[in-house]
Amino acid sequence: MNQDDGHAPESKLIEQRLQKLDAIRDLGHTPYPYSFDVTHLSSDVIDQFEKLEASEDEVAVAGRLMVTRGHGKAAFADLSDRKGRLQIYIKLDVVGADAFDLWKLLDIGDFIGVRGPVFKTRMGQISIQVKTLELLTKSVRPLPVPKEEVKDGERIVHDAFSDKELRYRRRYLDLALNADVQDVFRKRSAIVSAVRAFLDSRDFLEVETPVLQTLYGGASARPFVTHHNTLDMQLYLRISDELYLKRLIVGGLERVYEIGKDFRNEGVDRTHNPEFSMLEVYQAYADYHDMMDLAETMYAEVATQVTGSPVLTYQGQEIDLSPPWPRIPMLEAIAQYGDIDVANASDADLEGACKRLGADLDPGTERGILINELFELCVEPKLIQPTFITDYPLAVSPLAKKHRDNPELTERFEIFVNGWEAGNAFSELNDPVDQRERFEHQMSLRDKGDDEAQVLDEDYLRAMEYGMPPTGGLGVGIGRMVMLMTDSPSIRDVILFPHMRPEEG
RNA sequence: GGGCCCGUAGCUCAGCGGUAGAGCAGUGCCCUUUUAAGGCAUUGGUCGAAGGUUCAAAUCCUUCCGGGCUCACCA
Repeated sequence: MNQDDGHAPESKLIEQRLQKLDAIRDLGHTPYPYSFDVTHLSSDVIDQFEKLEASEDEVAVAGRLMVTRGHGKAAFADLSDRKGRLQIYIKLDVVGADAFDLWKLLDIGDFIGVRGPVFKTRMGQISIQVKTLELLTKSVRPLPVPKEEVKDGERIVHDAFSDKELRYRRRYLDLALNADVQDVFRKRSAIVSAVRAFLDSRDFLEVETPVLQTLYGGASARPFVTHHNTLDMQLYLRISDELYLKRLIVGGLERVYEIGKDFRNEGVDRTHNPEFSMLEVYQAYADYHDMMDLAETMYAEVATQVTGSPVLTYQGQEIDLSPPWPRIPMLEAIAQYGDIDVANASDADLEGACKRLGADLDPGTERGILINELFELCVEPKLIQPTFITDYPLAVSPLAKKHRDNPELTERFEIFVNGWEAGNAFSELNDPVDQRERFEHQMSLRDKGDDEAQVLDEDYLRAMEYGMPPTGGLGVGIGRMVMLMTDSPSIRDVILFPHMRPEEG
């Protein structure tokens, strides 16, 4: 939709603007100059107004023309820069005839630079009295600018640019026209910076590991497959960083983390995008208890730094990230929320319970998977406040160490907030013999048709054979963290360019 | 993949059986402190696509394309 075929009405608007471009050149102006020396941002002018007015110093401000209010031989306009909006006032007497002729050829969406002293209008509006005007970029495609008014200090937007598809596809417009969208992505950046600062201050080393991998692993998911031409070989886009980061622990780096993209060839919904940012942290000589301490402290500190408080409101629901968070073993959680005594239930009982809750299971599904299924059905959606669920069944945790008190469980936890899985961690399995058995079991599942079962990685096993110290590992989805801290209902709202089907189907 | 809903001018929307309308943007004229500036005039649409029903379809039916929400699948 909205394709220009050269005859669409939009192209008439573009044609008009291209004609103005010629007219601007005829007046001797360059519509696409190279730079402009900005002395002040819009917010500087407002913050330092008293001083600037008293000194009568000229300021130079650049920005995008968002709205104009013409008055014959004068005009008001609002300029938008990265810090906000500022009114400018252009008067024929002051700018001169040449500049005013240029002004008349400008459109909403053009970038301009202005210089002049600041003043307040009769209505008390801080403005720049434009003495010189420069066109910095001519916009030839009409910008769908909404109308704004300020009433009782509140900014009211009329006819906002709200088509969700267009907002995601043309994110540049969304950013240019919807101020709160810029705020979300500034916050995302602040969150990632805060995470880095938190880990750096604890002597973790940030590293980068391969995205293109000959084998994929570290999670249960289907990968994207690609091909290397010169080597003529199949490669996968990573589904996690885990197996490479643990090789670095073998190498003695002891504390490492990576923030990067993972790719999973799965469905797309409110909390899933095919490529997404993941934080993984590995700490030698630590176990999953230590990783719980680290995770809750990190979440609370990052939230406090970015939003001012560890207590957030997400979609009307208050969420308190202050540590300590409850740590509930999975079987206890199922007893508590689902009222099912797993320890004294037969496999058939568990299968029956899952089916009653709507699960679609293959016959003969192993017990550990049934327990995990039961947990996801009856507990997960109820975990709104941050909670650690600990001690996962062995069957669903092929990279986690067996629980020190119960060999059918692992020392693994996941973080749940708002009913989502927000993190995953374990005491990392470093026994190479046990690890090989787990991989082999995964491969047998794969042979039975489970295309998400993990793949045996011989080099990873070799690394484990050389020896990895006891290690705690933690993975945290950055997108979900950002959703929570920016009160965004969809992961698409925190990804600048979320996955969309191509235009023209 | 299932269910519900949507796709009409550049943007935001109304029209829901008699062959298209508003506001904003655009264009022209007036206006040298306005702020959703204002006044007068005006351009602009094969109503997502293709079939069908009908004397007549933006409007009803079918299919397709794209999207939103939701359930399922999925970390």
